[in-house]
Amino acid sequence: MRYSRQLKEETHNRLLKQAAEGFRRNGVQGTGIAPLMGQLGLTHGGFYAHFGSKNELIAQATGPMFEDGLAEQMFAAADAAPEGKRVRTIINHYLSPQHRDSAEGCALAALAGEMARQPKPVRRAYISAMDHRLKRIAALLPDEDEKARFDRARLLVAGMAGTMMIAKAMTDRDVSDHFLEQARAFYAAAFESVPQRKST
Amino acid sequence: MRYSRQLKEETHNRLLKQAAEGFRRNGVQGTGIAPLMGQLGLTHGGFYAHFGSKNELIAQATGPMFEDGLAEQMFAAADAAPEGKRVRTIINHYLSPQHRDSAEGCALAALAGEMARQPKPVRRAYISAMDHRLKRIAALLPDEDEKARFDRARLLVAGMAGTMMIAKAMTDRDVSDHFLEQARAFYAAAFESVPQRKST
DNA sequence: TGTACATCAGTGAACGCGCGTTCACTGATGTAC
DNA sequence: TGTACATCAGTGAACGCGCGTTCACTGATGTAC
Repeated sequence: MRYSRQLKEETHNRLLKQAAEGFRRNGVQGTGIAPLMGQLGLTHGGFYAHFGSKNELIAQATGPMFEDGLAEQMFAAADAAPEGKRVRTIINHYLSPQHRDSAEGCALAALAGEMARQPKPVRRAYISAMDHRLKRIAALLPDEDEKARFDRARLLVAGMAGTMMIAKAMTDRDVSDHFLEQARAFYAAAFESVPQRKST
Repeated sequence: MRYSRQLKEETHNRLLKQAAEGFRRNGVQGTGIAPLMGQLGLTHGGFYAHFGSKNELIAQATGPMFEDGLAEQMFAAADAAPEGKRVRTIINHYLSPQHRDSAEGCALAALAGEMARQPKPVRRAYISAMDHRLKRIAALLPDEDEKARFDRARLLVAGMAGTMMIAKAMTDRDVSDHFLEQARAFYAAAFESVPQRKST
């Protein structure tokens, strides 16, 4: 039967949100369309009223992928922190044991590896969503001009994502905790202050 | 028919090597047993004469995963470099556009994300193989004691792996090149010298 | 050294399963009159 | 405002395909005599 326009839009958005969660939790390849529709109480056939293909879903879900509860908490904490402590707040939240222990993880730590093997449109959407997220982090960095802040934010986030993936892969909790602690100290030292400019 | 002992061992090793390459190229989930056996000129049924399951193969292939041509080149170049330039040689090789453009990539950049979702025995083998690799890199670092060198090597490698994954995901070649260049400068500055000790 | 027989690496059909996608269909909603 | 009809979100069976794993089998190799 036909459903109201509003309901379709709602379904579409629920689909994007549920897909983003599934991708972060089980990877892109590990998230099937039938189970995904099932989670919304729908059957798989209806999927194609919303997306032309799974790839289209992936590309559209990249935005929601970067938006989750933990990230919002992190930004809220950073905004509430005094100016000199904001970078450290981001680092301490991101490289926390809680983040490591969450089944989802952030879109970078969960999916960056898989993204290298995705078709270009998917990768384009993913990088674009990441850039959007980077701008928020860049605003918290001490560097003088906007371009430099963005570039520094990207270095920081890329390094932290790799660190988190390895912390998640570790089987020994103590080793992983210790590793995260060292990483927090390292990234804080490297990004809390403006780097000295290189003489050419 | 039955084959000689020596042939079985050869087949076993070829299987491990081919699997390691497949995993790096297409991910663990993206590497099937039938195609893998096919690449050795064998049929899929024979697989279970060598491994009890795919998971057993993954665990056993973690060693070979970290050994590839590019890595050997990198270490050879580092060993040939003067003492003060060794860290930089590692960084410049790892974070090079060539590494980014290679379809395989290193075991960290290709598989760290997926590893977080693997069963414990697989993760244990993976981390153990990584640690083995880290020891070689640790030997090139300037820190005074062995433990500190190992920990620093792990921070460096984790950061570079995340950086490489994101460089591989990027669709704009110039942006990716620029990003890698900045990362090389950042990691060289951070790891070429002994970090100043924190006062407690 | 020669013979008889057990072993077992590799074959290829078959297992159940989940995947992404297609398609004829249903029936309430939206629209034209 | 009321009626007739087109639209289309969602259903559920079916498509071909690849997955990991099992299994009866073949026949050269290894071993016991």
